[in-house]
Amino acid sequence: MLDDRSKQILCAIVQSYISKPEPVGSRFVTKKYSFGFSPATVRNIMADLEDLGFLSQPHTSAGRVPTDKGYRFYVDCLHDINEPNDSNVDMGEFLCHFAEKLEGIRNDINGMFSEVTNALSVMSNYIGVITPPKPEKTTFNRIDFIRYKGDRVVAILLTEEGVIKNKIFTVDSRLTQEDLNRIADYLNSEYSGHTIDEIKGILVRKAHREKAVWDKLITRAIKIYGQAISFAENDIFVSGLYDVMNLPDFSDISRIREISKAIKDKHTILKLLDELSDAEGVSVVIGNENPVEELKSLSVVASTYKEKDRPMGVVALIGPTRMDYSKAIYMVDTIAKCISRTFD
Amino acid sequence: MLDDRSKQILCAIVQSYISKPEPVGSRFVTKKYSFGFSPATVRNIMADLEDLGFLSQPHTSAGRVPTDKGYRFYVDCLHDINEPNDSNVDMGEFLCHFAEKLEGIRNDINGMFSEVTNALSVMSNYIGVITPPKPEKTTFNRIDFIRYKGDRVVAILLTEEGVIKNKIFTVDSRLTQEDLNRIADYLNSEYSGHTIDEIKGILVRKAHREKAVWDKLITRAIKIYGQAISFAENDIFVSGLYDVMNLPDFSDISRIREISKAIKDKHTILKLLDELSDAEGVSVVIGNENPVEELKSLSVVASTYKEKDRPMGVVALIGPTRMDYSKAIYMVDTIAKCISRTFD
DNA sequence: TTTAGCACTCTCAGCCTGAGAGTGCTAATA
DNA sequence: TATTAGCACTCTCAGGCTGAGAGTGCTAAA
Repeated sequence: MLDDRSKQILCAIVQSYISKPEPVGSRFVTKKYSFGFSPATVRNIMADLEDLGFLSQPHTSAGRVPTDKGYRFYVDCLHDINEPNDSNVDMGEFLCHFAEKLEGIRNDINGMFSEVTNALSVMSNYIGVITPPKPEKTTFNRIDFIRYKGDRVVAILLTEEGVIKNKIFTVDSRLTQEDLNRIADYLNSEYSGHTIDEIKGILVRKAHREKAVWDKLITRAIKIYGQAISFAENDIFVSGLYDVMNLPDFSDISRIREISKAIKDKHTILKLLDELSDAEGVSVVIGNENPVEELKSLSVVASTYKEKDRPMGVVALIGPTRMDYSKAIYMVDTIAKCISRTFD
Repeated sequence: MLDDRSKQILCAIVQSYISKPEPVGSRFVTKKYSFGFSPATVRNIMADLEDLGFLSQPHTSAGRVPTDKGYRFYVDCLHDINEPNDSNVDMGEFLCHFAEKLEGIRNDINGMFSEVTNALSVMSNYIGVITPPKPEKTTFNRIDFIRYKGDRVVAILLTEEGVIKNKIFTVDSRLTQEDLNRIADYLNSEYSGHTIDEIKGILVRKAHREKAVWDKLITRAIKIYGQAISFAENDIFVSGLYDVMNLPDFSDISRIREISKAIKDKHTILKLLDELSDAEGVSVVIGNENPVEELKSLSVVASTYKEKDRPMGVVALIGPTRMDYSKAIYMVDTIAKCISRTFD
């Protein structure tokens, strides 16, 4: 749809603007990237690109700035090339180190997640995000119940992936520790290998089917298991609000307010990342492509991490639309793979 | 040290500046608070107060602004009066509601803590902080060990206060679940009621004393208990960075950067709050009184919450030095008492 | 000791200006 | 026909100037 020359010039403009946030003019393009056209020619092409919606002008006599559509075009080109550029090579070494570090804290999954978001944000100066595995995707390993202070019970749920969840709730005080053990034994022997959510369904169906021999154990198990797995909404790990403030894109206080509002209720981000969690490879969402209102002025680069090819959660970078997409894509991709590897 | 008239005027200026961040002039003081002096008299007094270091002038022909010393004087006066003022009465009702809500989530201590910081920051527009009970202050209730995936063990530690901690670590693979149970039984029957830290000391001493009959159980218990309680630094709960951005005091981007840097590494705040944790009642630290460099432009109002008169942790508000101290003190005090009550 | 009066100082918003950068259009050129 | 040189035009931005407004310090009178 775009001839070769326009394509070159558009990409040059986007690249230039990404590396320095100043409107880029025709003369600058001819000087910096010696294509062999004169500024006047470039001007004509730029005018065309503006008509097509790839560029815009802050005011009549300023240079051009990419629109979201312009960034989109650029990112799609990147996809074609996909060669590790210079800065990515620099990062490679760091990421190797990082992978080793992750291995070291494999046992502490929450620690690992905050380490990951930290590394993401420090290296990129954007906001690093990671969503932990969701209950419907995590595999039951075992559950235990411990009586605690009168009629309370602590449930400890372990998943295959290494997530530990605990919850305190109140039960019928006639239920003894032995009863609890029996229930736990039953659940552990019958259901390991299923996902947390599946088990609930199976239990309910089972109780239904065998209602002739309506088993007290199963009834109790259903009730207690239900209480034990009703956790608060999965928290997501976010880091880098401070780093992002140093970007020129957010030198304006109202933009900072906007962005902190967006990441304050993590629910919004979770919703967006959920939608991306089934995509293959790295997804890039640019500015107003974003379905969520609060994030329409930001871009998101995301990739899923997996356990044995089953997608578990999402790693992402959130930054301004004027983002170094090449770098961000490389980072998110590499780190998602690192995490997947530690799960095996 | 200050005569009655100066005292009145100083407090009036501080109050006025707290309610509206504009330098206050002599004419304004005489109009707003009808003391019966003329502006000229007030001017003389203000000049004296400036010499004494309670006030300062942004520039020659502006009104006066309180210095940290001025705020300190004001807060000390407040202490004398300590009558609930109008806005505090308004809050009273909210806080009652809040106390009920806390009761409802008593079982989920972490949930309770984030609820508390949230309420603090939303109501005050300052930053709400709470430090959870520290290991050396929490009382051991019981510990359990569960084998998990090969040679790993999950330790679940319950405290009297309702804190649940878990940790995965690796052990000698010859240690069976029965061995682990024996160790847990031993610890649970012997040591409930002591603090987490005490127990470690007791175990070590005991092993030493009985080295003739060097008991395998105790040796193992020491080793495993040590691994189980070596948690990462206690996290503190912080909330309200977004709310604080809407204050006129932080309309400047560099101040926002400063403040987010300060609360980014929670360690800094933890250090400060630790120092305040033994104080009786509400402590107020104003601006450069602050021992920590990063917080010298902020004020902290803090109070400890207790379990049966033993101080457990600290609730605090962090805000600009131009803080509504009266309100902040009232809030922090009330909420600390609420929390203490839920522990009984 | 307090107050009225007055000259003085400082900030701030508004206005203007010239330099600089970049454009769009037109006419000439390869 | 596609490209380019030239030129007038537009817009921003920093800098300087100005008058209004607010508040002070000092002095002399009450």
